Amino acid sequence: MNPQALSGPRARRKSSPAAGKHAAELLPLPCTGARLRRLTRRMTSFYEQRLRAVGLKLGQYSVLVHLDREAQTLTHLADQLEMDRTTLTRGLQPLIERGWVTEVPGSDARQRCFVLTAQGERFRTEAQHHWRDAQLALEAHLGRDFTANLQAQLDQALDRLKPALAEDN
Amino acid sequence: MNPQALSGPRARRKSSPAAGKHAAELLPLPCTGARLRRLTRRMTSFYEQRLRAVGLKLGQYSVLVHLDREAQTLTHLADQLEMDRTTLTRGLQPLIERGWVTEVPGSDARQRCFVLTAQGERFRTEAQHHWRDAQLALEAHLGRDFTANLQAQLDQALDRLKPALAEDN
DNA sequence: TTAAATTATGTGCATATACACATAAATGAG
DNA sequence: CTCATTTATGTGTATATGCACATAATTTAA
Repeated sequence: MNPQALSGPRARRKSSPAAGKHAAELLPLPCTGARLRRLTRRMTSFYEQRLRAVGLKLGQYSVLVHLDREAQTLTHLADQLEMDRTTLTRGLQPLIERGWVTEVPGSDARQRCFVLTAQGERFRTEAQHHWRDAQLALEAHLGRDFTANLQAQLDQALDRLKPALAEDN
Repeated sequence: MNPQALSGPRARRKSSPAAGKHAAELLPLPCTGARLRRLTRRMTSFYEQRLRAVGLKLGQYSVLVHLDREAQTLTHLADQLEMDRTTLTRGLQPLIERGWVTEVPGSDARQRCFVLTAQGERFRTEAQHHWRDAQLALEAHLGRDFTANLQAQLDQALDRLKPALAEDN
């Protein structure tokens, strides 16, 4: 096994006689980022099993839910979704092609403004039913309280991680 | 705001007089998957700020740490990393091109077996220092206990989510 | 007003993710 | 041995992710 293997319980060097007394507090946990990514893969897969009925990826669903009949600029949407602007640029394409979203002119010629079409609005409602099934299935599977706790942890982590990126940039 | 907006506190319809008494337990939480993905984006960014010094993405680092001087097949590696086999196929390419990983012949002509090169081993050690800095910075930023708790939650979620996917497939 | 700075966006690139489909090698049944 | 099955893998396609760089429109400073 590798020293910093990412799975399994805490990897602890077998205590050598001369090992410093302060070692414990310096040893890092296993890679939090890797676990998070791993869980995200599984979780995404869980939702997408249910969203497949409406031909949506989870990311597309998220975008759809943030859209409206009110025009929103690309950057505004990206901020709401907290995703990279350029990711969203490309992510909107399939939604536009399928007729759920359309571009409308804005006051500022630089901006691209997007709205949900009437068809898109109907579709979003349908998609929400499937999302809801997925979410409830997840809560049933993990346990409602567990899920709520997990959410709370994720939210706290999001809170604490936001300033970090803003600060030292 | 959209009914199922993914951010902010629990969206609760303003209680209309005739609203059913059982509504509470049927309302799903906000989208757990979306939050997880959001946190993953930020967390990945956090690590990659530190890994940039060695030119690694977090995913590449994860792969590197699971490699060895002992040959491992693609599928075995994918299982260890719990990632899609085809994702790993492409993810190994840059590591091979940079001379950190090499393919060795296996007994079974179908298999592709991979090992860390000597150079790769040295590099992995260097990369681990940077990963360690990132991990400790994360723990310092989120709080050590908070991070440990988060890990525990993630691990539990991984545990509970694994059977689900195995079962109904 | 005009040039500089800012803002909103696009594009190229590299990677990550996973499904559907295709193929080759090994295995097992007969 | 031979054919069906299983196993290990690759490729095509679609999406997700974000950095670096480029451009156009707006705003601001002089």
